[in-house]
Amino acid sequence: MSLPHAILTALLEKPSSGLELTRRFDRSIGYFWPSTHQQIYRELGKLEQAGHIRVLPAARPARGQKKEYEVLPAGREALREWVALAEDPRPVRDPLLLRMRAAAVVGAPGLAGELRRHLALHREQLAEYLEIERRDFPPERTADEDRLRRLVLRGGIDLETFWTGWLTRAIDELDGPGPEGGSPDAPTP
Amino acid sequence: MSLPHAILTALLEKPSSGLELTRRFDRSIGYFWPSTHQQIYRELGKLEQAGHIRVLPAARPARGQKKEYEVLPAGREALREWVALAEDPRPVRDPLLLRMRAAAVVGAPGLAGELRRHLALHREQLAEYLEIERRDFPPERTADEDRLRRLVLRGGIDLETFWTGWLTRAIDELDGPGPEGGSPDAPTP
DNA sequence: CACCGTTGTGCAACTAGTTGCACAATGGCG
DNA sequence: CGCCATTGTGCAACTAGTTGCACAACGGTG
Repeated sequence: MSLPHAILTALLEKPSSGLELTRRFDRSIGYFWPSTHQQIYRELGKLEQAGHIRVLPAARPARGQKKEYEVLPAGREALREWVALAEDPRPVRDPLLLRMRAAAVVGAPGLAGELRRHLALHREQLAEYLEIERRDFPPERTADEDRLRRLVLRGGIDLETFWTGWLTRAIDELDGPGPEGGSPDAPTP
Repeated sequence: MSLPHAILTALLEKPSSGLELTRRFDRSIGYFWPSTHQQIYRELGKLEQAGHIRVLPAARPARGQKKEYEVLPAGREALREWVALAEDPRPVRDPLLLRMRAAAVVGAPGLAGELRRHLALHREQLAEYLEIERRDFPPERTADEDRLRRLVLRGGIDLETFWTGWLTRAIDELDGPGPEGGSPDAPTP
């Protein structure tokens, strides 16, 4: 039940059309709740149906024609209620860790390479977050409502820092001592 | 496409029935790929259909009667192929970060409490992982095939360490300086 | 003007995970 | 013996996310 609330948040920050929303997702909310345009359009329909948002009167409704949405009081209220809810962290679900577990059983040629590839990706993401921090949250100003947004960004940064750290250590250990990849099926000759 | 491979891995470690598998998931593979018994039974059916696993002859097939599965060579091969695949990390999808973002817009009464609740949960999980490390991976022995399993566990530990660290700092900042919760709708009087 | 790339909206089918429930076999207990 | 908790298997319906595609409007270019 997160996507509709992600959309409400984005629309409250700025009324937008479906495509604008999609683009903005790609470089803000989408970092921790990614979504395709198809999904967004579908959800916009449902939100309008539910009376949580409406099309801005300025825009005329025609296929292939821009439709700007804005949040209605009911939508704001729904979002507020959702924020107040207690919700447990969703369980981790990570294929890479799973594959390492499988590699322990059936052998792991090339696993170190895959880890390096992931490391590069996470480093990239980390750099992107740091750039955003530099640009949007310079050390001096700590405007009050920005504090939460800043914390969220910090979360992203810390998360990528965890990954780069762990991957680095894992790679070190894998192609450092002993047989490469730890494969029981292909021990070092 | 991860669940079937998670199951193959578990079955290679030890042939099991559906329910045994479910239980073992809860305290090993399930930490990073949780799954319900319904899902597991369904997947076991598909894997058998595909010729990747089979029912051990010892067990007789009757409703309400235990069925032990073992992995066939084809299944082992399929798992090996999957391990060798390159697969990008799946995008983060975290409702808590999303809610903080929403809180920046509609106000956040009680958010700090929710963060504390999450902190407690993550501390618990961390303790569980550390206990497993203490029990299964004492510092001296580093048996070769265990290296990967140990790294995976390390991943879990580091991940929970990230969460507890970030949450602690977030809580500090939230109810430390300035108005509580950073709510724009309910500024401190 | 005809073509084509871009912007914009959207449907349909599929995949994977969740929730709720049904029901058979077994073994212990009153 | 009849009841019931436990172990064990499984179906059905639902929810959310993914993939593939269709098609309208607009603006520029040959």
